[in-house]
Amino acid sequence: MENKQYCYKYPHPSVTTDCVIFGFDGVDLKVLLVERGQEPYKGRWAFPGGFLKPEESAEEGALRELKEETGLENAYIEQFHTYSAPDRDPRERVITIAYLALVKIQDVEGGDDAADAQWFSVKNVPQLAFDHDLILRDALRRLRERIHFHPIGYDLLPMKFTLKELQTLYEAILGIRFDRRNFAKKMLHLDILTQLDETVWPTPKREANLYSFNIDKYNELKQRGFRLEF
Amino acid sequence: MENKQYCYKYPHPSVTTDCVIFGFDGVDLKVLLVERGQEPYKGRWAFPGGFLKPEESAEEGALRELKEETGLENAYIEQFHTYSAPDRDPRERVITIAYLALVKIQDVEGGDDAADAQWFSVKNVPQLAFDHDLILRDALRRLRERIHFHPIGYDLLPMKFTLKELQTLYEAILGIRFDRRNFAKKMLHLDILTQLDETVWPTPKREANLYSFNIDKYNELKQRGFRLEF
DNA sequence: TCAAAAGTGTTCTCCCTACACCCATGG
DNA sequence: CCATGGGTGTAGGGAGAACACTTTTGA
Repeated sequence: MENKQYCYKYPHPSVTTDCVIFGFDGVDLKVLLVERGQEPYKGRWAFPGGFLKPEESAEEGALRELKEETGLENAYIEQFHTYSAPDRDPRERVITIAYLALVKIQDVEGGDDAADAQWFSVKNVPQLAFDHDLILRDALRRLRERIHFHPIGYDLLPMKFTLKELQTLYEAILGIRFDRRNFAKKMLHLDILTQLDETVWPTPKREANLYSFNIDKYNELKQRGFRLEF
Repeated sequence: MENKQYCYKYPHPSVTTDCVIFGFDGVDLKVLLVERGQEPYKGRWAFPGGFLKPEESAEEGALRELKEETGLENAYIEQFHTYSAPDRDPRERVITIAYLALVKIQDVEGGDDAADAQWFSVKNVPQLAFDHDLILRDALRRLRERIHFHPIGYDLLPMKFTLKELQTLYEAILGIRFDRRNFAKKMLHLDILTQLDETVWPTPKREANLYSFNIDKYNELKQRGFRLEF
């Protein structure tokens, strides 16, 4: 049997999905990269991704990639751009549909058996393979735009968290600092947080209230959108 | 020579670009559709689009489609989503990279020699071919989101226009009504409009000032973005 | 003289911002 | 008793929303 059995009248590009997977470790916004084991760009880091299967949509492909790399099935993903420069892959024409994913990093680290995968702080990402430097910039821009209209945090934080953790997440994503008191006021006015009875001792100095998201209000706001000034 | 000469080891999808072309006639937001001349969906209306050529990027393909359909070369285009459901085209697997374009409708009508193309008010679009109903909804949502962060109008309005025309454009896109005085204040404060010496008589009642965009400030704002509350 | 369209100004309110004070703990 | 971190309150400013008055013309 012929090795190349799928034939077309006109040239068809390969189509892949790539996943820019973001996580938050309590301090930095992180992104999951895999090291390429073969040419081209052998040894360089890149986003997890792969060819789209004939029977799956791009979103299903992205979810499949995400599961293969992190073991997670229910993470938030969002398509943000499709990259189609004819020479973006030196081997053949490859078009990639890029997704960003938000995951709870602590849910990944346990089941992470992909030895070649590693979390990098977004402030300290090496030069990437292909056009993935561009893809990362676009993913970050999309994430930062998103934060102005939609609540964020549910997909990136543990179930219970302190206001300080939430603020640190916002600061890590936007790269700016907020006034502690004004940030708390703003978040509490959004009415998507539930103050728990529990507390923790993030430092030995003083205990801090724990919060969780009021998921109904959270999703309502996520649907309807809102406007957040920063 | 073999009819199907491009062969691959794995199945490759076809990739197309579709253009959701928006225009404004002074009253309604319009979208340009073409009537399909063949099956599938013969007789239904659809967005202009076509196969991506091997040597062009998706953006180049979208610009090519736009030029073929409208004659325009310098319109604003923006990629907004890629549609990849495996069965979205009954013939074979087709992935489409969708763009929205903003054009000055009066620049098109002269050179529009595509007899099968027609402008439809977005309030009155027939059922479309393929998944183009979904694509239109997404394009409109993107356009409405965009308006909150970036100035709009330069690509859709004539060079000279009245404040009322600008307001009607915003109202047509967002589907809501504004207070005339507050809208004018807001726009003038953005500092992207230049009041011309000319006036027109849009109605026999009273003359109205003409404005044009201060394109430097306009592009600066377009680059930097801003936040517009509505 | 009245209706319609366009230009301009004022007030009120809310939210964002900047900033200060209190409390509890470990050293 | 003091430094550190966390919780809460207050005064000022700016921008949006609601709203009214004036001018000009044709009927």
